[in-house]
Amino acid sequence: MFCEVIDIYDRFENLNEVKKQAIMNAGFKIFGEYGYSKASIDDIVREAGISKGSLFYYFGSKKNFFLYLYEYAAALMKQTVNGPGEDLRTNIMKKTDFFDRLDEIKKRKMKLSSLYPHMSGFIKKAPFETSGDVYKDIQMINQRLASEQTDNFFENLDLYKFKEGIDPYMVFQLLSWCAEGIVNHYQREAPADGDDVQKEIDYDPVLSLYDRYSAMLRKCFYKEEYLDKNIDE
Amino acid sequence: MFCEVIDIYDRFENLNEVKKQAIMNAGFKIFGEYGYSKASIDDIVREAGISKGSLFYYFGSKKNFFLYLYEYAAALMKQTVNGPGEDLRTNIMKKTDFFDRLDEIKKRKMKLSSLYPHMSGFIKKAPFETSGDVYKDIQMINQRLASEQTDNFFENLDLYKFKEGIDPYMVFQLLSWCAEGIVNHYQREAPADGDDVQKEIDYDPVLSLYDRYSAMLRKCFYKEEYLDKNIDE
DNA sequence: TAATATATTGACCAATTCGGTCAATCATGT
DNA sequence: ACATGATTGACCGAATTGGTCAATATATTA
Repeated sequence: MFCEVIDIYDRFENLNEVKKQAIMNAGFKIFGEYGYSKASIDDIVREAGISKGSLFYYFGSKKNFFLYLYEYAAALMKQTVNGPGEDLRTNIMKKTDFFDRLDEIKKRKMKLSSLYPHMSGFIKKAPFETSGDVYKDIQMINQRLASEQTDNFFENLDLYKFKEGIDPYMVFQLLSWCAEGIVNHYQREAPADGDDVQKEIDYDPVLSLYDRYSAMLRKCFYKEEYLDKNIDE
Repeated sequence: MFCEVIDIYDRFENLNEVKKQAIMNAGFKIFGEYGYSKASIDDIVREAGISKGSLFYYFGSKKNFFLYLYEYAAALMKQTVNGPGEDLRTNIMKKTDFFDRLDEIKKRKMKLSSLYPHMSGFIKKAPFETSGDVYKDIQMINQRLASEQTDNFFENLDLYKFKEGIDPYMVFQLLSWCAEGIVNHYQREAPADGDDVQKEIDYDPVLSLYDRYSAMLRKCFYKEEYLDKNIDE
């Protein structure tokens, strides 16, 4: 029961993946850059390379499209952190080393932002959208998302490895800002969308740069006796 | 000669400081949030608490106002980094300790962003403005600013204090992201503009939080022998 | 106080842009 | 040839745009 209620957006979801991603990325980009009220459908369809009629054919209204993107991004974000990793066995909460666990999360998020380059910008703004058109809906979604929130990062972590006087939460913050800064940096590098080929940022340099920062902090913040980990540089 | 050419904006500059700041902050906020083309004059004057006629009386056009803000912000930013400090004797380039010099710069910038909370967001976006209306002007200003650029941070710095294998440039980046993150965090805290009192963020907690991060990094990245500095926590 | 000059306002303007519609076309499989 | 659904972009009324200006409020000078 109540199963087919979800699929109001069949028309969109039956499209091929490249087209879907192009449309969603266009939405993430324009909504993320200008916010709901200032983002125009014309901008979005131009960016996505489709006609205005199509977008309304898929979603019916600007509001529906925005909310669809928000739900989608939130779900994908949650799954990225909580779900299994690439080899389907990596459960993040099984890792009890601070850096191992944090690196895994950051890397997953960074990979995600290579597939949807403007999604992180979108989900950072969307929850605070004030436009009367979507305000209440956003709040309801936020409430549901908050209630679904389960495990926190610091649960069951080997914090004794840190030197005296090092606050793990500060290290957590530092590496969060770091990951964000790196992604932003590489996204500015990527020039205008050439021709038709999706100019994807290859995230290898992104990940390895993050690794350098993470390794630097681990080396200096951990007690000597816990530095037996492989150092590949 | 050519002296009074500058003062086209007498009408604005003769206003009292509070009003000027309110108007500029409104511009920084709206332009910074939406970009030139999507920022509307109506939004700005509503935010500033003045009438639309006044703004055109001061600046003549949207374009003029935008460019005025950009020039002002760039000049203020430059002066903040290069100029003397609060006690008029602190020349940044005289400090040869990495953290001393960096902390001084970051603190100055953080204080500035308590006076103009949305200026940093504005100057981050403005140089890349693509709107045809202001594109060429922005580029010209950028060119001039680049040519005026003089001293770089790493000149004449005691980098030997760092432990082997620590890249000072990475530390520089890390603390830049850190300062930015802290300011962003405290700016979200500040709620809607209550009544008429300018809700200024008191930057003491901001600065002291930055200090904690800076101190943590210094303690772990410097060789033991250079840690004789006072540790106030 | 009266007179002059300047500051400030918001209703108003033409032009553009907005979200949304829809008849017409295209694509595909039968 | 036919039918079905996908796609388009010209088009709509409504809202918003940057900018104007006659009217009013305030400050300055006499």
